[in-house]
Amino acid sequence: MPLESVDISQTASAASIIFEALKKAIIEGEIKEAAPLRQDEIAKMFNTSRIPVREAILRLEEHGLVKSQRYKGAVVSTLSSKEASEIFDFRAVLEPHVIRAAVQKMTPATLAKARAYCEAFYTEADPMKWGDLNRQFHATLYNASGLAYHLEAIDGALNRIDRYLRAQLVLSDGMARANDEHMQIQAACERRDADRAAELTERHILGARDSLLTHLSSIGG
Amino acid sequence: MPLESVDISQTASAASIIFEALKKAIIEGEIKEAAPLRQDEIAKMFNTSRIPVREAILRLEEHGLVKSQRYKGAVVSTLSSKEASEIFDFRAVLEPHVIRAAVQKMTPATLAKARAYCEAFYTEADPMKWGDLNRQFHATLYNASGLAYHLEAIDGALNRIDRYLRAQLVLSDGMARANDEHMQIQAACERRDADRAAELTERHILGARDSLLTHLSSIGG
DNA sequence: AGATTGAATATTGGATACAATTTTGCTTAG
DNA sequence: CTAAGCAAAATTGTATCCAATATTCAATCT
Repeated sequence: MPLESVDISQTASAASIIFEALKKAIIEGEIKEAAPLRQDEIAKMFNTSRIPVREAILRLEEHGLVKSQRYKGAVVSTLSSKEASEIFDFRAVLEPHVIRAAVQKMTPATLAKARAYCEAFYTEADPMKWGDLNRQFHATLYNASGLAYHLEAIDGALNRIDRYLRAQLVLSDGMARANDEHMQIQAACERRDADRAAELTERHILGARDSLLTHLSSIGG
Repeated sequence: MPLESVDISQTASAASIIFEALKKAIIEGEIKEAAPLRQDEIAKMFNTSRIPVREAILRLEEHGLVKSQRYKGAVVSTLSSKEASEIFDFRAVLEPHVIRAAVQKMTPATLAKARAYCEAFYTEADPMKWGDLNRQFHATLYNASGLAYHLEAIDGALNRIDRYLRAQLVLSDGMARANDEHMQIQAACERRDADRAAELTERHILGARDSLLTHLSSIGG
């Protein structure tokens, strides 16, 4: 009998571990905008030298999550409301295209998984988890497209505005409206109505953008 | 009298210099697909240690230009025709959107500069320069949009398929057709016909994609 | 001959040490 | 008391060295 082929997923490099940890912390806003990233400090947190820390920070910079100046170090990137708005527009161009391509390829398993995330989003009480469930719902549908490059671009865009998305969800009726729209998108996918799914997706994104922008300007952005 | 504000562009770090050099070499195909990047070898070329080389390679990896495995090193990313096709589609979604937004904002200077690139593209005899002139023509028009995030995404996509674009231009009538289409796009922008400019841009991209794909399949891709 | 093992070599990942530059904080002249 | 200037500390960028892993290749066995 053949031996169990144990998938020894070779332990990731220290640099990768630090990169993922910092990325998560920045995306979720645990490290605030404009906060400096001190190499020594981070190295001590992970019990490593500064070398892997530097590599992690470089990778973050290529993703636009931090901005660094020679001999001055890296700070978490800030995002003006204008820049955030442009990223919403970027998504509003790409995501309808992707879901249109995805609808024909969604399997029953895809739709079941998306429905599960949709319902989890609806029933989840903890606002901290809304952001993840929201992204997982959309990603499940988009993944069916098989458009890896598009998906990566969308993911990068979402990472840049993740904290704004979370903020938007907890606004007055942000969560309720998002949930309504999710259910409509899910329904359109289930009846294989690609045009409608694309239209709803575009409105979903542009609506979130407008809701966020009016809020930001009302509080003195 | 105020001192001449000499823009002391502080000398870039070694890592940045190496990054830019490798990026250019990979994009232009000087380093071929799947070729390994040996840290020691590159370090000697630039008379540095391996540290800045590693940082440069990491940045390349974040841009998808190389793929590296732990303890095995980095190789130049390969691109299947399917992946290349997806990137053309990605551009075909974004670029029409960007030029539509740009048309209203193009100044006479913008249009003059674009026209100059367009004509230079037409008159240039050296095929090695066609790729750059092509990109500069389009970039000049797109820049007027002010959509920095979109422009960056388009630039990244172009970098991934740059060598395929060059190959497509030197195909039978690739150059002639590209030139025709450029002149039409330029004309549409000058009469501020955003819809037409967007339509032409989409066709320009999808036409190049199809031309390339039929060529690749004909030579046994 | 072909496959297998194991040492030697090559290559990458990370730690430590040093150089270049910025930032801080004290001192002092006005 | 404030501003300028300089020394000290802090911080980043790079070089050198060691550790971990992969690759090569000769020796051996079937």
